[in-house]
Amino acid sequence: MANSKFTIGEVARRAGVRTSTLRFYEDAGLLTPPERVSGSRRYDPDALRQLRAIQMAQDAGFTLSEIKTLLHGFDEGTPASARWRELAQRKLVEVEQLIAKAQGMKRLLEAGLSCDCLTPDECSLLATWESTSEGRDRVS
Amino acid sequence: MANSKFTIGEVARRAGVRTSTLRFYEDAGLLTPPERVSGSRRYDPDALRQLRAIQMAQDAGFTLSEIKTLLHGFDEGTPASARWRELAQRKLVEVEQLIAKAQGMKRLLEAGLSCDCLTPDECSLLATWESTSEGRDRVS
DNA sequence: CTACACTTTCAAGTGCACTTGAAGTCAAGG
DNA sequence: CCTTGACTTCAAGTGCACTTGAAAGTGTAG
Repeated sequence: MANSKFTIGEVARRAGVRTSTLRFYEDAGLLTPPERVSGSRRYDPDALRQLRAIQMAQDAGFTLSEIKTLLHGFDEGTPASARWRELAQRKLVEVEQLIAKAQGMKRLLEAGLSCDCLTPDECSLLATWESTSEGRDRVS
Repeated sequence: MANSKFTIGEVARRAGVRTSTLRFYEDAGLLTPPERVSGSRRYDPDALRQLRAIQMAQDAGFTLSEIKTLLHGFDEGTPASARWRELAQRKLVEVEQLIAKAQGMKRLLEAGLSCDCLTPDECSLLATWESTSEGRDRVS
């Protein structure tokens, strides 16, 4: 029954991360510092949910510092939900650009695979690419 | 008419990169060291095409060291085209995974934007995400 | 008692793709 | 002659997300 608290190792195992990652997240202010039992961290199940939220946000493309802002960036006047929507909107645009770029990569690779002339530098791909992609800008 | 050679600054401007990037690429073995005129680099137009090839490969998702391998990884027994195809095949898989992941991010963000409960930690999104995404593995 | 697994801290290292800074060289223009 | 601007080298710094290592402490089993 019990209140079931976990050691850092257990949390790490359950979440599929390393213990060092958990300490790192704590230092970074992403994870609320857990209770201590003679020095050692004792996490309660909430920490697991907290961690999953972080992972979800990461999967959604947020950086750790953005996630930190999302988690407790209240103290800045704007309500949390407004911050979240704003960040999410910007991320959505970025993600859409990423998808477009990745699809470009895919086309390029497929084209390259059905062509033998990449090595000699002189290839129709270069022309194609120059006309479509044009500008220099790294997305991810 | 002339043979039109460019200084590092001109090449940088034309290619939309910094001069430091060009020196970095040269050090990294991606760009063949150009002619020198009293110390200064003089690039011929080929360098520009070489650079565009690098940029294209980067756009296709290759890392600089992979590009280096592609450019002159001949000296290893396997013919260049075989190496290229092998790398391209692997990259294609990676790119497809990236697209899938990015589309996941997009869905997640869109879901988040049409929902008010992310901040309170308790959100249906968490459940949805857990069932769909499941495992922990960073793609890009 | 001792071995062992697990924990703690803090500093430094990793990989990628560059960027920045310091200190110096060189040709052209006023 | 002197400044200006573009060039040179080399070392170190940046940002992200962690990881690794050293040295020490804790708790349980045999």
